[in-house]
Amino acid sequence: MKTKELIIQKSFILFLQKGYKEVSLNEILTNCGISKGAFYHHYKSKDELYTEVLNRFFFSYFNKQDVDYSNATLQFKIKYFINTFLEPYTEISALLNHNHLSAYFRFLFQAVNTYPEIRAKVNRHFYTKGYYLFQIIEQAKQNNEIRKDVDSKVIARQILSTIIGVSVLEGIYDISKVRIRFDEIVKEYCKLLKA
Amino acid sequence: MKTKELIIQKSFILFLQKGYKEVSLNEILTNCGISKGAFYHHYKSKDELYTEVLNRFFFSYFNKQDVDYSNATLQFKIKYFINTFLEPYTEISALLNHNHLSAYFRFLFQAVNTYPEIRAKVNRHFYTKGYYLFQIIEQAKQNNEIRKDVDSKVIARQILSTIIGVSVLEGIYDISKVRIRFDEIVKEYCKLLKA
DNA sequence: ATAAAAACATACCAACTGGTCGGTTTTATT
DNA sequence: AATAAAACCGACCAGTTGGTATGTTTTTAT
Repeated sequence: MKTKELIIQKSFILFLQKGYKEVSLNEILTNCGISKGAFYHHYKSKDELYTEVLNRFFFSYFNKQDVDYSNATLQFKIKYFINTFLEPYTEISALLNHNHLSAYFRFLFQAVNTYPEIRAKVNRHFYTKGYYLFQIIEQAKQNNEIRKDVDSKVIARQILSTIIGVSVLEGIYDISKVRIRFDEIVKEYCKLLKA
Repeated sequence: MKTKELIIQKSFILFLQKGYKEVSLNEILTNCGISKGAFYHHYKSKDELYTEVLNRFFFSYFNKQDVDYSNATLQFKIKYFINTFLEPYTEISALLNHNHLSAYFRFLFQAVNTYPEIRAKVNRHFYTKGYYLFQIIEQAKQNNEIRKDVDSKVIARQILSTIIGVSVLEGIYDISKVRIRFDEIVKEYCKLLKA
């Protein structure tokens, strides 16, 4: 692997494990088996590396497009939606060899807190996700799949909140529970929504 | 204010704003207007201070007992439950002069990530909260307030997840939206649950 | 083969880190 | 007033921090 790529990969793991300030340059160097000269040949500063790591990994998970499953059931669509949410979780827990997600959340909130643009991006991302959910609920209404006396916007927002909530609530301790909880809740929630 | 109390108060704000490692001892000292000698007279180390801060503030929000409102409606009980959740949010956003909660979440996940006991405590806390919700849902079932063909455990878990999810989803950007979203969702959700 | 550039190594730097220590001032007790 | 203890000060410490400067090796292009 090219040195620059090696640095960004290894440092991503370190930043995930310990947070930006807690990871020293020397730690990155020994982890990559390179010298300071090599590092500063590729990156201007530790800070530049950090922003590159964020741009590369942080948003890679955010760019996955939602697929159009117009003729599937609502339950199926929601489950598929959740799957795109779960992907990064499994990737990251494999990377860290953890069975929880709290390191990932720390990383995420550290980034959000450090750069206002990232906070804005995260916000926009969730807004888009919410809008997608709104659409599939409106569709389900039109198909007489679910009752019509509910506010699609609010329902969409609750589903999104639930997904994030479960991720935090269960993910903080045991990632294997996340999917189980999702399945239970989606099943029960669709029962409530049924026409 | 006594010096020891001053230190813990000021450093709490600093840790919230920037995270443990990002706050230097000198920063704490100048913020308190004291000398190094004074600091080390009261605390053995920066680390000891940090754990004291966590014990004092982090869990103060977690110790609020849920009240027994046996003869109130489910919607009222949930709203009251949410209120106890919101209290720390308003306190902290006032303390930081922020209209968002991402600093608080960073602080929380940093703590969870640093000390395994804290992760366990947080987990236990949420479990207790979930059990309380389970109970009020069972009550509502017995009062014929809500339909009986739903799994109380799952519903309880969804409500808790939703609350956490909304806190993250809206709180990350605009804390004033949190309460509004809660009200919308609770109203709609209770409609779905109605017998 | 040669020149140019990219990649890398290492000694070094000032600034800062958390922490120590001997001494001084303030407070409380008798 | 005398004494002891608590509170506080600030110079100092060794180690670490991110970053630089200079030189060497390797790769690439001609």
